[in-house]
Amino acid sequence: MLPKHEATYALCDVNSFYVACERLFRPDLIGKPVLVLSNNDGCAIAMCDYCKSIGIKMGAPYFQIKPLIEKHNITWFSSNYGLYGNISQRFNQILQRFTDHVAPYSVDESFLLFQGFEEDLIERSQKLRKTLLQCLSLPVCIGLGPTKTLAKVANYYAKKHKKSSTGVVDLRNVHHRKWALQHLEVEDIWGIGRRLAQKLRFQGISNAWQLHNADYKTLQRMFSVNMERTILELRGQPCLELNQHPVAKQSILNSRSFGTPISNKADLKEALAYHTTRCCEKLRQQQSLASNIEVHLYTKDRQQLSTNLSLVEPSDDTGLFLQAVNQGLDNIFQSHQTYKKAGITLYGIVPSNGYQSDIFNNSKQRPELMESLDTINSKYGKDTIKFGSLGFEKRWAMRANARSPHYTSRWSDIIQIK
DNA sequence: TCTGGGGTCCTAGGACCC
DNA sequence: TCTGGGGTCCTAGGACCC
Repeated sequence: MLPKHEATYALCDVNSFYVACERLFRPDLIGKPVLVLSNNDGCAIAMCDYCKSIGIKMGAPYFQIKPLIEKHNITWFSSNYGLYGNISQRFNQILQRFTDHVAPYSVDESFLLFQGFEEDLIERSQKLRKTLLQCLSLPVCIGLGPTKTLAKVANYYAKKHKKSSTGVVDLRNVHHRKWALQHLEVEDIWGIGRRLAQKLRFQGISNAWQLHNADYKTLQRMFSVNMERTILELRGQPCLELNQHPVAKQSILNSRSFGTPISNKADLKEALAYHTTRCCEKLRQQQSLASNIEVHLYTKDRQQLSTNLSLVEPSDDTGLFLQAVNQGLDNIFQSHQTYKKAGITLYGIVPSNGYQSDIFNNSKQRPELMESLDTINSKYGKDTIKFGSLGFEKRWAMRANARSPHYTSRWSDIIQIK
């Protein structure tokens, strides 16, 4: 019997999230095979169970699986991140009805902390599943445990045995936990990737129970403090906090492969202006300023060219960054090359409130202009107002041959009922 | 021909300082 | 001519996550 007010972590994870989002507005696809491709329609990143069952692997390139897609009459989509982000927000709003402590972890999963509830937590989790299914048609699995790592383990089993587990697995009980850890391969533990798993196996540790029993001080010296934390968490000792309030990012990156490789400098300039615009939007959204910007180009023969520029003082003004980027492009552009991808990273990030601007710095910051830009674009759609250097032709744009409409973020795409 | 994009954290090693 | 030890900061690279 557990003490009634013991804190319990839950990991709530949507099954095939992108597929669920696509089906939400296409009920005709419920029960039919659906697959979602990465940016540029490059490879498979989400699929329903049927697609998995016929042997399509996560990350498989489109051209390889095309015959299977056609043979099995699979409906496929280009990724529509605007839609997925929007559904993700609604998902978290519903989670907040069930506890005050919700920490989004990624677009399709969140950690919850249950503390002080009289109600049985398995029942509470089942109610949560039912609500998500009713309100958003999102099927989820939930794992319960005394630490985040154990909640992850529980979730792994809930997903693996969707039918018999009825979507919720509880690992608060130490006996259940022992069995679960004994049957979990070491690389299936959260935080242990391929490389670490290989090294652990070399040490004779091949399942989670063996890691649970290992000497954490020794492994901390051999690997890192993260390994020590993982071991303690497997033992039920919390080392990782909930992180309810997302902290400002320390670097902001935007990059894309081109639909077709380009060698024209003007096209590169446009693409970089686009990425700069997106980065600065994210920067302002988290109320930060950045002082450094890195421009990267990737050539067709996999060379990476990059250059790093500093502003006179931290800023969030898209115009100032655009000037720096143009100079950066001049520094690294090679006219004989063909490029397949370009990107921008901002760093040297500080909070915008309380930043003391240098009164002798005469570079023009225009906070009012940026604010108006953001307000108008959030109301009327991305790039309604934009800097001229973004251009109009987008010869560099990525492939997205089967993107679903922007059902939740574009007036013209709202579903009409006749 | 065609294989994504966006992050975090940790460690080792070099530069530099006292 | 000889030359210790401790500390900080920065960066690159590796590992992980989704």
